[in-house]
Amino acid sequence: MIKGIKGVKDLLPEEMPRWRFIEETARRWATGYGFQEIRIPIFEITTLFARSIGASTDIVEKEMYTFQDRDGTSLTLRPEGTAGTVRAYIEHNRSSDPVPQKYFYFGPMFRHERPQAGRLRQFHQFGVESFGMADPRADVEVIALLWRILSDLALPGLTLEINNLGYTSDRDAYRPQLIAYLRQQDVALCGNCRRRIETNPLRVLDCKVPECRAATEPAPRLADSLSEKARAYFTGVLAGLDAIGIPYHLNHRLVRGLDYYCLTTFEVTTTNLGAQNAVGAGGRYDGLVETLGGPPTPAVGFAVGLERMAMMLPETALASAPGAATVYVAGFGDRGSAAGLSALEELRLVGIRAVSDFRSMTLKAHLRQADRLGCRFTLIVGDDEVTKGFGVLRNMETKVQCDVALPSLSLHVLPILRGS
RNA sequence: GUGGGUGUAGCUCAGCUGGUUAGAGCGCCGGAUUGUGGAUCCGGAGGUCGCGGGUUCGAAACCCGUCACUCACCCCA
Repeated sequence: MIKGIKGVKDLLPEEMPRWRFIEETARRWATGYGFQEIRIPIFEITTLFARSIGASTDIVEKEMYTFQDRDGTSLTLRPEGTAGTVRAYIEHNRSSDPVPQKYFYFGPMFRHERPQAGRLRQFHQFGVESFGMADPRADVEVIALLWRILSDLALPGLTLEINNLGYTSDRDAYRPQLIAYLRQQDVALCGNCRRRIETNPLRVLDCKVPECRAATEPAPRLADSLSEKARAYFTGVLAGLDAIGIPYHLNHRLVRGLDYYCLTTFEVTTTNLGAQNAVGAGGRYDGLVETLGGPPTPAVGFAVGLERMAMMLPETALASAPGAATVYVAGFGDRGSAAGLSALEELRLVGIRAVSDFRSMTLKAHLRQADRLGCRFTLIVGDDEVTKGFGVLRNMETKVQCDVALPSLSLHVLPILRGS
């Protein structure tokens, strides 16, 4: 038996109502906030991701699905959506359009990690990117959108954490202080963090190992090294969140795994997801567009994991299941089967949802199917009905039956369906 | 990449210290009702016991290997 790839899941029909509900909620809110949908490729030139996400990040170092095109070009299945969106923004000269550009997207992302609860190799994200506004209100807008979507879905146990990473120059000033401190604490840190002192010292602050947390508690704080401008910006963001009633927690340890973030970073976590507690996250990335060859363009965005939202979505949040097929056509016997097929098509042509089970040879079997499928009506067409020229339309709930002329069938069925 | 757990029917799972034809519930198909569904009763189909090797008179069970799934570390959505 050929099986699916590890960490890649099928979404079966039973799960679709929940997914549709999530997607429609996200799309509705995003549209309401003035974002426009964009669809970009799921694979790109490898260097796009290496340059934007950061060469020394885990994603680029060991999690990308990279392969060679036939001409030898290195291509990669996208591990996240921002890089491609920025590429498209630059490539189509979007910056020359007058208004701020705000996009949202849905789609699969790919990371070669060991699967576990809430973590897959192909997973799906909804994300937004807001280009062109270096104003705290743009950050607030994006965070508000994220919070409103998650709240509207009634996802339980949510916390919004937020931090200020400052400008690149702020981090450059801070990094030597932190490294100096971490070197003193060397022995108290886990092996991973000891390595990170050189590669990515800020990440040490975000380590979950208790010993590392304790060791870094007295460490110099990035907040103390921030420039006045960065502080003022962050104050503006927090004031905006306060003004529109978005609850947040400051977390000075919050460091995101992608290199392009600056100033505002945020993450929404939950207590209901097992070990993977992040539902969505994002931040400001003012330098990225320029890094990828575009004009200097401030930008801010976020992404949420659809699987993680789906896992948390309470059953009660789901609207009632979409209506089942309304008319079951029970055609049986030599002539009845043939007439049934015609009747089925005729109903469908006028927009009536109609189904049948072609295996069923007896009326009893047909009615059982109709019942199981939750059909409200069954059209009975056996040989007798064909002879008379009238089918029997049975209301499955009331058991009331009436004859309907088989020629011009839909004309007779439609009023009965409307009247029920 | 590193650990732990689990693999028996379509699904959820029994199966004792190894013992002869491997079970249940649900689901599926059919019958009771030769053209009228849901309930009930009766019957039926469906299994290389994850795979390979070993121990044994005998293995679903014990041993070794392997694969898959899963949870966790790491990291992240």
